[in-house]
Amino acid sequence: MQEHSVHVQCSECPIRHRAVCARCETDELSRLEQIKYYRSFQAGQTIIWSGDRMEFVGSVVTGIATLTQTMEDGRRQMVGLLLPSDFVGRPGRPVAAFDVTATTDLVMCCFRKKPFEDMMSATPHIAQRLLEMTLDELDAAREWMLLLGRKTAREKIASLISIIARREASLHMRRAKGMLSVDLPLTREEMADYLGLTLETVSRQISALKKDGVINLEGNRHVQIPDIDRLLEEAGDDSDGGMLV
Amino acid sequence: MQEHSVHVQCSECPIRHRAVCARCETDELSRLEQIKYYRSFQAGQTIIWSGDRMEFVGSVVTGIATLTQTMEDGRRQMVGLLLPSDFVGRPGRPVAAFDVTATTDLVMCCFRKKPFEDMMSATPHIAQRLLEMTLDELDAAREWMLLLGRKTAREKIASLISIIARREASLHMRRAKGMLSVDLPLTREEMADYLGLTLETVSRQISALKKDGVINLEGNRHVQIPDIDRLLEEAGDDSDGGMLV
DNA sequence: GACGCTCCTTGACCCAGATCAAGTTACAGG
DNA sequence: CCTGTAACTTGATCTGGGTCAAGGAGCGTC
Repeated sequence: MQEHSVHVQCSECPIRHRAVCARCETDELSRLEQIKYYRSFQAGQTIIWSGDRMEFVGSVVTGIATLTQTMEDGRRQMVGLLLPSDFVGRPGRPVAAFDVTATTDLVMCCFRKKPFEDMMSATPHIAQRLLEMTLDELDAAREWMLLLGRKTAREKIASLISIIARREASLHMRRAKGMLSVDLPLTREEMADYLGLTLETVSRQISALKKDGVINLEGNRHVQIPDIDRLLEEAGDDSDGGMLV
Repeated sequence: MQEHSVHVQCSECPIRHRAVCARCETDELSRLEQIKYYRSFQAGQTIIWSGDRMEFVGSVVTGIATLTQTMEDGRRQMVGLLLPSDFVGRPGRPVAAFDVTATTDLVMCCFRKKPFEDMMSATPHIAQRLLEMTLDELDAAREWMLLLGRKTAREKIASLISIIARREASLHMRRAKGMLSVDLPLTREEMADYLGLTLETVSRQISALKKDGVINLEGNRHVQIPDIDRLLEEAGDDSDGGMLV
């Protein structure tokens, strides 16, 4: 269960996405093919409300979704960012624990929960693969706890940008004239909700990082990173390890 | 895989602890018995350092352990609190992601990693049970992210006390003259590290909650809760749901 | 090209919680 | 019983980031 690929190529998905261990092969894949279907969501649309019955699991194919919690008085905290290939849903859980919202137009590849769970019982590798993915998410959540509890606003912004850069880089290595560049997929307010800040502070810290030459801005959303090590240093991460997300 | 008990009774453990699905019964249990062993740790002793090779998994039998991260400049954030019955370790991961420290004298029931993983492969229910537990931990971590990112110091303290009360209550329902009472298993500094505060702020907020009659203090560590609903209200939790940990 | 959006920036001021600095318990060991 | 030390409390002051407020920039629509 170690080094083989963990991505499956859906017959229709434009990208490979990880949902099932690839070693379990054709038989399993064909069964998955039979029960899968696609759903599209518009930017801003809520996919599931916290507490709602959730009758499917799936993974993001294109677009960005977020996991958020809201207190009665409106304070919001984003607790997860779902990029293409990320899995959504909790096998064995009837209801959703958090709001899931599409922040861009979004396509998901879904499996009805019951058949997926049946297949999970029949195919041990799936549970093991899901366990592995859930452990990754747990590590990421715990890294985020350090950020939320102990980092300064500037470090939080630098961390967010470097994490998005890392995720983007792993998908489609993109460099312009030797400079790493990233599109921020979130508004300032969404970044604030992710980082436990206000949107004004996010804006101010981004301006400060720009003034100090740590990043370049091209429009509001497009960031160039002249020196990734400098950015990581600003993020306060020890060495270059950690920070999975 | 749904409603059956998920606790196993070790032959020596004073309490039942959850590590394996009980439905998988005698055969599996006896195999587990063969590979399990016990380890004791003194209060303050570090069980594993982040990045260390980790050659066992296990669960807490008695005592309290914590999961923490530290930045180079010494800022610390606790990312998990391990009470009796909690599982430690990541099947499939060679190294520990966080420091694990015994905050009280501690006994753990351990399994060497290799045989445990072998058994996991051979017994599908184990992976499913671990997945379930990991999903619980992930939900708890995400609840904690809301606390760290958005709650006030007073709400954080109230949340921590109510969570510890809930955990204690589920183990050994303890009430003195109709009043719920809890021992805080952590120093003020450890609470601060858990809540993303300083120890001074923790102390001040505990004093404030006492002055306002939300809690009573008997010594430094023993807390009485005259009105659990009042406490939950102070914690800012919607209704009485959520907050697993 | 002017309107009406939503998103973003910047300034002025304020306050919750951090920091610095004394004390005060609580309790273990001699 | 005294003494030392770790844990805790409380006060005084400072400050990072929140709050309130006023624009600006980009962009789709008529």
